[in-house]
Amino acid sequence: MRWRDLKNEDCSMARTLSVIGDRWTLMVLRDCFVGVRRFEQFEASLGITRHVLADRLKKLVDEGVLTKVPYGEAPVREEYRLTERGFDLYPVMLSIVQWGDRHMADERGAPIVRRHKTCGHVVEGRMVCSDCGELLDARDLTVEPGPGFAPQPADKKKNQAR
Amino acid sequence: MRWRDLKNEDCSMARTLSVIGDRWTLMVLRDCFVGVRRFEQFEASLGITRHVLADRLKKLVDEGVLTKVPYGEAPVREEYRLTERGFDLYPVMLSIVQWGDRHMADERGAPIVRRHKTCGHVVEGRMVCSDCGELLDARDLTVEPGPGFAPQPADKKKNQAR
DNA sequence: TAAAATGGGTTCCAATTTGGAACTTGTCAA
DNA sequence: TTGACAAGTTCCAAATTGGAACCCATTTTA
Repeated sequence: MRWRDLKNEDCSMARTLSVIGDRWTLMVLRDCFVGVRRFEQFEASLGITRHVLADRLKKLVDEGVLTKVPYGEAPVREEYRLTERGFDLYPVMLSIVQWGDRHMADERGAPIVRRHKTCGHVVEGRMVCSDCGELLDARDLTVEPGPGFAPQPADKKKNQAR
Repeated sequence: MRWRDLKNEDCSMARTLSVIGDRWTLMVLRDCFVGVRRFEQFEASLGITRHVLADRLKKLVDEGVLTKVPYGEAPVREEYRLTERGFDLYPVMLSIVQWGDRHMADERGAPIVRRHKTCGHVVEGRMVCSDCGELLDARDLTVEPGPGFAPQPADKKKNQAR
């Protein structure tokens, strides 16, 4: 199976990874969340090859995660901004960063911390249950088919290969 | 810059992606979280090439995300299990799946839903503030240097290239 | 007025990574 | 004694990435 066929799987993880699971894509999005918007800024910040950057930005625009917004006057240029769909990736970003803070930092601790304007404290994000509000533990969750569950039709696998 | 140099960046996102930001790695971990443990099961479930799978599993073991546990008697074989460090990736998995449920599902909805044993309901995970408990919004957070913040020494970039 | 800079790309080629399939190794069951 | 299993390796071709140079339409700068 080729990697890009992930988008056709009946799995939200696979489908999401077909959008953000590329080398560099999440790093581009990290930059977006700290305010980077222009091609050359991304290039300088990431040290990424220009044509790979162009490819990733285009893909994110195609997927509706970023939009191109015109700026400047005489030579009209365009910059990249998160859409609402892109903004919704924040929990993904935050949970990745927090894992790194906990497991990849040196003995001094996290290189960057986050302060919550609302309460004024340096905080972490916690995953809690939308119903009872308790801290979620993978061991307390069971999975079951949802409304979009599709028992594979006999010949579906073949069609996916397209 | 080459992609594997990400592990040397002073950024928890970059460091974490050097472990899980590979093509296929998060799909391998998805399988781990639903109980897949053996080489051939991963292969069948993912449709991934055997030597890429072997490479990813080895890397995850090297990074302490999975461990090899012996099983079986006469021909002793080994299976792969999540370590505590691996288990801590659950919020990452869940937030990725939830983005897919919201943005990549067809009109019918999520293919899979999760039920919280503790409260009995079909639930979602919500990112809330560890201090005040409010739902976290990226717009309400500011970043600042943390204890592990390192202002780049003049010649650091060169050394990183190693 | 000519030359250089700016921003956002493309194009080209070499080096790495994947994808696909076949081969290996140790042990047991038929 | 031949096959089957599980978990890998090895080999080669195809696709992706890294590095560097080139393009193009303005706008400064010399």
